[in-house]
Amino acid sequence: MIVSAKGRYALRVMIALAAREKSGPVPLKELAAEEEIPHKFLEQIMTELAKAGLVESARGKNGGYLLTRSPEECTAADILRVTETSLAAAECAKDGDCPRAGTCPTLPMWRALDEAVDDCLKKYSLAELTLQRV
Amino acid sequence: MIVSAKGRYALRVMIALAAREKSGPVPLKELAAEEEIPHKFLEQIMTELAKAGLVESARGKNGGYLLTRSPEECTAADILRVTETSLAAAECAKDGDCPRAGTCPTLPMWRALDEAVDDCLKKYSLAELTLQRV
DNA sequence: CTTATTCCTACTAAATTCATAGGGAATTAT
DNA sequence: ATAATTCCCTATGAATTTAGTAGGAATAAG
Repeated sequence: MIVSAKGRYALRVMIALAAREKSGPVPLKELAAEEEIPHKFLEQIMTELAKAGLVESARGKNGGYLLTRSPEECTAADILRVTETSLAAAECAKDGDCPRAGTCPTLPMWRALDEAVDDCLKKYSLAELTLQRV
Repeated sequence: MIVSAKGRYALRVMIALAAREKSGPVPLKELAAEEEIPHKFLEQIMTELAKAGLVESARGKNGGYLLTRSPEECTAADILRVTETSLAAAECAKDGDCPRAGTCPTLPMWRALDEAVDDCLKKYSLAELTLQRV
C-alpha cells in the first residue's frame, strides 16, 4: 500500500508545470531532465494526464505541455486518481468486485479509508505544493 | 496503492479469532478453512502476527492461536502495520530515504497522508469489526 | 526541408506479491 | 512411550504488477 513511482513522478511534474505556469508549453524533454525522470516513462505518464484533461499538449516544434487549470484548482487527489490504479484501500471496496461483499465485516472500513485518503489529498492543490518548495 | 491480500487475510483471521474469543486456541487449519485462505500462506501470516505480539500460539494437540489483547484493544491499524510493508503513502516519507527529502515539496503531504490513514484505521477495533458481521 | 516535439504501440526487465513444498520441533491425549 | 496434532522454519516457484525501453509516425515552426 504505497503510492507508485508513477504517481510520485506525475505529482512532481505537475508541480514543475505549475511553477512555470505562464511561460508557454514546456517540452517533456525539459521536464524529464529537471525532475530526473526517464524520458520515455514520463511520456506515458503525460499521455495519461492529458487524456484525463489535467494537461494540454502542443505538438511540433516549440510544443510541450501546459496545465489546463489554475494551480489552485488542481489537487493531488485529481492527479493521483489518474495515475494510481486504485487510489486507496482495498480492491474489494469497488462495487461488485468481491463475492463476500454482502457480509464482509471490513467493507465499511475500506470505504471509510478511501474517503479519508481522498479528503486528505484534496487539501493539497498545486498552488499550495508549489509554495512549499524551498 | 492498495491493501494487499495478505493484509486483508490477516484482518479476517483476527476478526474470526475475536469472534471465538473464549473458546481456547483455534487451530490454523480451522481458520484457513473457514476463511478460505491457503493454509501455508496463512501460516506465514500468523507467524508475523505472533512475532508482533498480536496473537499467541499454543503448539501440540489442541493447540492453535489466541488473541493476546481484548478485541477492544486491537485495531485494524495495529494489524495492518504488521502485514503491510508500508502502511501508507510514499516510501519517501520514511526518514532519510530520499535524497530530495530536504527540498521535496510533496514530503509534508505524504506525512499528512500517513497520519490520515493511521487515524482512520485506529477507529476500527476488532470488537467493532466483529459487530459489523452479518 | 529540417528539426523539435508529441503520439502510438509494443516489448522487456525488475520487483513484489501470492502462494506452495517439505520436513523439523514441540506438545499433549491416550 | 507413542502417535497424533499442531506450530515452526527455510526455501522455492508462479503470477502479477510496476518500471522502464524502443522505434517510428504524426505534427508544427522556421
